[in-house]
Amino acid sequence: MKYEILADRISILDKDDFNSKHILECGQIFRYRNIGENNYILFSGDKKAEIIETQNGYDIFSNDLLYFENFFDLKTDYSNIKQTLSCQNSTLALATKFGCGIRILNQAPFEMIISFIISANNNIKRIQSLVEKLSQKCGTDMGDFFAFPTEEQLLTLTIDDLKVMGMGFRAKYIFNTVKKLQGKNLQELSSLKTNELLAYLSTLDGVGPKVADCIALFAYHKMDCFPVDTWVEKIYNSYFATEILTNRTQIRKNLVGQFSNLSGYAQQYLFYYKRELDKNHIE
DNA sequence: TTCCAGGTGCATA
DNA sequence: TATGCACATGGA
Repeated sequence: MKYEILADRISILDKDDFNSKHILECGQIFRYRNIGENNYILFSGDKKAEIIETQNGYDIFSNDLLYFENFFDLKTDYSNIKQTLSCQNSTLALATKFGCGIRILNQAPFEMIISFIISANNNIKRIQSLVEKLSQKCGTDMGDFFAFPTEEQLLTLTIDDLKVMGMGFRAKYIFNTVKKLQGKNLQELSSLKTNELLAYLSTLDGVGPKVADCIALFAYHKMDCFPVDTWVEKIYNSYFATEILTNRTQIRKNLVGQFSNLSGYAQQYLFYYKRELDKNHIE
């Protein structure tokens, strides 16, 4: 994909492998705002970027362009990935066409851990609202937005504080996990193999197999992960199953078996495809 | 009113 | 190892 880094922006010269709506609304990121048409503001940790659609692509404005070059995974060739997936499976052919501009973001590990603990048995709209509340409650005031809280900032909250915010039964998970992560270098985990990483993440309160997969995928770019939630279970049984399965461990095993090191990509194209069809009441 | 949402932890057999 | 249940909340 063609792009260049200018003084004040990254200029994306492509609309096939980069689409702001697909990237932000496919469920991998919770802090963003639509500011009209295909233009968005998004936040990661204490950083902000604006995506503005241009005639031939998009401009990404930020005061940390290198961070967002990596964040948007700009060096990866997605056209090859889509091609490979399309050839493997007819549903993927439709899904990669539908969400052609999706890219798997490289997000901040701590933010992903807390956000996906909040995601358990919750809906995306509510997750977004809770993550925003958490940032406003104890994140650093950056002037025009609030940064996602640091470990130290979250340590100041009690379980009751989190419950009042609306975290419900997840309040104690967040509290316990933040305490456990105190002083932990989360970047170091990126050197672990996928299975080792998942094993460590699963020791955190509120992190089971599905949430661990999401963290490994969206914070550590582990593409041999296939998070299986209620939507993926529906997708599997609609398009992939030879027999109906409800055991998510088994569903994951089958899907990773099929898509191997492209699992993370496949999962996200399918997730976006199915949810948008459902939203628009299309079978 | 009931069901559902990017599930997890825990008790029980 | 596998199954069943409770858990907060708000929108459809």
